[in-house]
Amino acid sequence: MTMLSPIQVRDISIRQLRQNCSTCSLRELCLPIGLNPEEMRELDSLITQGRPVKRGDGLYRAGEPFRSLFAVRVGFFKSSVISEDGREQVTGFHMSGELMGMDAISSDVHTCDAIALEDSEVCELPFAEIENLAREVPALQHHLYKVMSREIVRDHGVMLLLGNMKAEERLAAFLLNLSQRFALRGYSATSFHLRMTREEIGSYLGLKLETVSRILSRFQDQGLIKVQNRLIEIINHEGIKKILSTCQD
Amino acid sequence: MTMLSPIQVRDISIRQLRQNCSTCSLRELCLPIGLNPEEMRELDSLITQGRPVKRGDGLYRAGEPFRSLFAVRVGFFKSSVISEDGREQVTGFHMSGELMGMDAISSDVHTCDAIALEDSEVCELPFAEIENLAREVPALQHHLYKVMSREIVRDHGVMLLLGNMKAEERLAAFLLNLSQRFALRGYSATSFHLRMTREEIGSYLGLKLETVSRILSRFQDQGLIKVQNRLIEIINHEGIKKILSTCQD
DNA sequence: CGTTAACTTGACGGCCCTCAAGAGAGGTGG
DNA sequence: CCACCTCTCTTGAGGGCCGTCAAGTTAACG
Repeated sequence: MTMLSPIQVRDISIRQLRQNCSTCSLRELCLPIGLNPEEMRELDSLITQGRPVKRGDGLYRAGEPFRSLFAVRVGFFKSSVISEDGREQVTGFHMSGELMGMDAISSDVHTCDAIALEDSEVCELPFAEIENLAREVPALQHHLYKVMSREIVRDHGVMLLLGNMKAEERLAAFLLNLSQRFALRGYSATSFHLRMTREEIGSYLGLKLETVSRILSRFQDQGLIKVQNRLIEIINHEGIKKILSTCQD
Repeated sequence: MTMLSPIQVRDISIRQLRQNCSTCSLRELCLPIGLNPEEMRELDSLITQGRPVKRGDGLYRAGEPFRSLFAVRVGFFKSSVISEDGREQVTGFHMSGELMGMDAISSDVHTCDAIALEDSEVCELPFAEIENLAREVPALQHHLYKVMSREIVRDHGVMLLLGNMKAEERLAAFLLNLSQRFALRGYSATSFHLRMTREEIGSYLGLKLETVSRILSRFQDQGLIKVQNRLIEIINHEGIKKILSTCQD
C-alpha cells in the first residue's frame, strides 16, 4: 500500500537546520518537541561543545565502550561494519543533523566504525544523561524512540535495495537520496560533491567499485548526469527516477 | 575488531522464556529489568490477553495506523515490505519473545506487513501506555531503547549478508541463525521445521527461490544437512560454519 | 615533480537469474 | 479414503549481469 522509497530521509527537517544552524544539532533535533526554556537550558548543559573530527579520523570504532550518541553538526561520516576477514560493509552515510551510534545501545559497545569523510564537527550526547532527561521530558523520550525507529525504516529500505534491485537501480536510488538530503540542508539538489570513494559507494550498495564507475559513466552517456571526478550534476532528474520505477517489475 | 555475526539473535534470553512460558511475552521481556511486584501489576494491566492470529493472516499491514507493538507469544511471523509494483522484500522472521512493529513508531503508520506463517498468538502492547510506564520505570525505558537498538544491529547484519556474501554463505548464515534461535527457545538446534516457503527465504536473502532450492540440495549432497520438504536436519554444524568463514576473503 | 591513491575502461568468466517442465505435498470435496 | 487441484519444490538448460583481473589515466598531496 504505502510506497517505501528505497532510501529514506532522516532525522530532522530543513527548517530546524536553517533556523538555528549556529547552535548544536541536538538542540535542533529537539526543537520539534517543544521544550520550554528551562528544559532547553537543561538540555544545553548536557551537550559538550562541538568537537572537531578530522577527515579520515574515526569518531568511534567497533568494540569501543559506548557512552554517547553523536550528532553531526557539520561534515560527513560513514558507518561501517568490518567482518572478521577485514571486508568492509558500509551501513550508512551521515550528514549534518543526523544521529550516529544508536546501534551501540543494545550492548553498550559500538558495533561499527564511524569515520569522517571530510573535516567535521559533532556534538557528543552522553546517553545516560539524555535518558534521564527524557524521563522528565516525555516529548524527548518519544522523539528518541522515533529517531531510532526511523533508522530501522531506513535500514529496511536498504535491505529492499540490496535484495531486489539491479546495479543501475541501486545507483539511481543512491543519487536521488543524496540529492534529496543535500536539498533538505539548503544545498543544491542538482549539483553536489561526493564525499566518498567509488569503493565506499560500492560497499554501501553491494557492488564493486568498477561497477559503480561503469554505471556512473553510463548515466553520463545517457545524459542523465554529469560526472567530474566526485562532482555530480543531475541533468535529468525524471530520467533517473524512471530507472527506479521501470526496471523493477 | 568485534566480529558481527551476519544475523543476530534477538530480544530475549532462553531462561526467561522457560521460566515463565505461560505468561505473556512482554512480562518476560521485562523480567530482566527487575520490576517490583507493583510495577509488574501495572505492566500486566496494560497487556491485552494473548490474541490469536491464524496462519496466513496479517497482524498489521503497511499503511495502517500505529497504536501498538506486538510481542510474539507463540508462533512464527514474517515482516515484509511491498514495493510499488508488488515485489516483496521480507525484512525479517519473528519467533516467540520477539517484538514487532518498531518501524512504525517513526511515522505512526506501519511501514511493513506482519503475517503469521503458522497459527500464532501475540500480545498487544499499546505503545503510548508503555511509554508512560517507561517514564516511571527507568529500566523499562532503557530496555525499549535496547530492543530497538538490537533491531538496528540485526539489520546491519542483514545488510552485510546482502551486500557481501555469496548465495551459499547467505544460506549457511540463515540456517545457523535459525538453529541458534530455535535452540534458545528450548527446541532442537539440529532439527527444525521451516515455517516459510523457499520464495520467502529467497526474498529475505536476496535470492530467487530456485537458487535457494538448489543450494539446499547441494548442502544435502555435501552431507551438511538433510532436507525433507520443510524439515531441516543439521548434520555437520562445523561444516556449515566453515562455509561462512572460508568463502568471504 | 614524483609518488600514491582513486578512477576508468576493456576483456573474460562465473554466479545466479530466467524460463520451463515435472514431481511432490497438502487440503478439499465427493 | 481417494481423486483432484493447487501450491510448493526440484532440477535442467541457457543467458545475462556483474565480479575479477589487468592496464592505463587522472587526481591529490607532499
